[in-house]
Amino acid sequence: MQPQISDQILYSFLTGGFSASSSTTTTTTSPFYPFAIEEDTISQDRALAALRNHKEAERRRRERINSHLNNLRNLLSCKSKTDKATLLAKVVQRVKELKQQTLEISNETLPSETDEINVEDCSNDDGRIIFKISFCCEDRPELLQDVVKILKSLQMETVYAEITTIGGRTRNDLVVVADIEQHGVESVKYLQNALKSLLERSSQSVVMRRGGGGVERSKRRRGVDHIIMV
Amino acid sequence: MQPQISDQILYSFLTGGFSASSSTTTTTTSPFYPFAIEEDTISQDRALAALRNHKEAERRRRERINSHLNNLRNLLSCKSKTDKATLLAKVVQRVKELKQQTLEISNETLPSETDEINVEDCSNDDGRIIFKISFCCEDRPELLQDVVKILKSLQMETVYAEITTIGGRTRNDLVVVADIEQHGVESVKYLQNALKSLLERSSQSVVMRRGGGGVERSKRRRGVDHIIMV
DNA sequence: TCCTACACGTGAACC
DNA sequence: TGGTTCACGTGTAGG
Repeated sequence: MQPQISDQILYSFLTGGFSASSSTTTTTTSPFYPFAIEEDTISQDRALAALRNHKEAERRRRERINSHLNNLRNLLSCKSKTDKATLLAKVVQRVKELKQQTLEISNETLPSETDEINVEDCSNDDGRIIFKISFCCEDRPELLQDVVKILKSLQMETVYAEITTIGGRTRNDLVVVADIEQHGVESVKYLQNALKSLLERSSQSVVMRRGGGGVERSKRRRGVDHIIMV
Repeated sequence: MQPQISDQILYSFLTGGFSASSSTTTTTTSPFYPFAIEEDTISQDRALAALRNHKEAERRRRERINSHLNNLRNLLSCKSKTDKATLLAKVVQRVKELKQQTLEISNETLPSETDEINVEDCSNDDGRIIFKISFCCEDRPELLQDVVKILKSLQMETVYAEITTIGGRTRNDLVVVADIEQHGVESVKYLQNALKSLLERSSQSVVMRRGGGGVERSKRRRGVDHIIMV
């Protein structure tokens, strides 16, 4: 049932016993012993040395691991008393959070591959209508002016705008406000339709540019432009 | 030097030996033994049970820790072979990176408490001057219009703008371009001076508002506005 | 007294 | 073979 115990005892007698009489003395006091015994002491000596190496290597390994754990304790500003399992659980949670965070930042700021329009009514009841507009499309120089024209024609004021352009595509997040007297529930539809035609114009201009036309603007299509305006 | 070895042997004989004859049988076969011996077997029984509990608790603890480590392996998409120390080192590095990242995001997007202006010449040699403008100041409704006026008067075009407003303070990051023919090295100075007077106007308007004047705009001072425009 | 968490030394498996 | 990593059971300290 527990065979390792007897082995362990035997082993302890063998190594532990000889360890008590010090491995350095065995070789110096052994010349008068028969050859077989001397060989034994030598092999035991080696085994003992191996065991000592093993022991110390294992200690170093533990130290390495624990030092990393302490680093994590500091990074998460945990008390030094928090036990390993709980600490690691917190680390797992933290890494998940941070990964999620950066993922969200990417999703919320980078243009999507497909054209998209989203208009959300975020009005509160203070007499103003608030729309959060978000759309992704091919970039073109006149895009912003066209957006401004649309909003002006609808008598909407931009209070926040975030525009990110990368690889020829652009993402625009706008917050616009309007007086409630000049707008009804149908304003969202107007806005969406206007933006839809805007995006179609962008697509067409891309087709034209890629078909054969000018190569100008190619410089602006490198890297990331990220612009915020009120 | 190694006192624990002899103890260990003794302990192994005591617990291991009796464990071989099964703890369940000792109580049933012991009624004919003297009282003292029976008490011994009972206490040994208990010690044995304690040892078993201890052993299993330790196993559960190891499982808990290792399960968290495996979670981390998956989160960092490490191979299952990566050893604990290396894995933890990578975790430490990753957490540091992510912390740094979020810190930078905060520093680069949130308005500072003090008014600041920074104009950086990022021109490349393609016939256009490029300025990266960044300034933090008190927010006011006309601020953007004033900025636009300044840039227009200097015949500069905004190609990127990122504006974040929180707690009544605003941070503006702009990238503006201008033709090299219309501008010399002194343009930076013009720009800086114009922005400086802009910020002074913002400060004055705040003093006025806070002194006694209108309470309007108080709603806009809650939460975060983050706007990007091209 | 029991429970919990840790460090330790050791056997085993893998290069 | 030696070096390295892991799991295991145990001793031990603190609650």
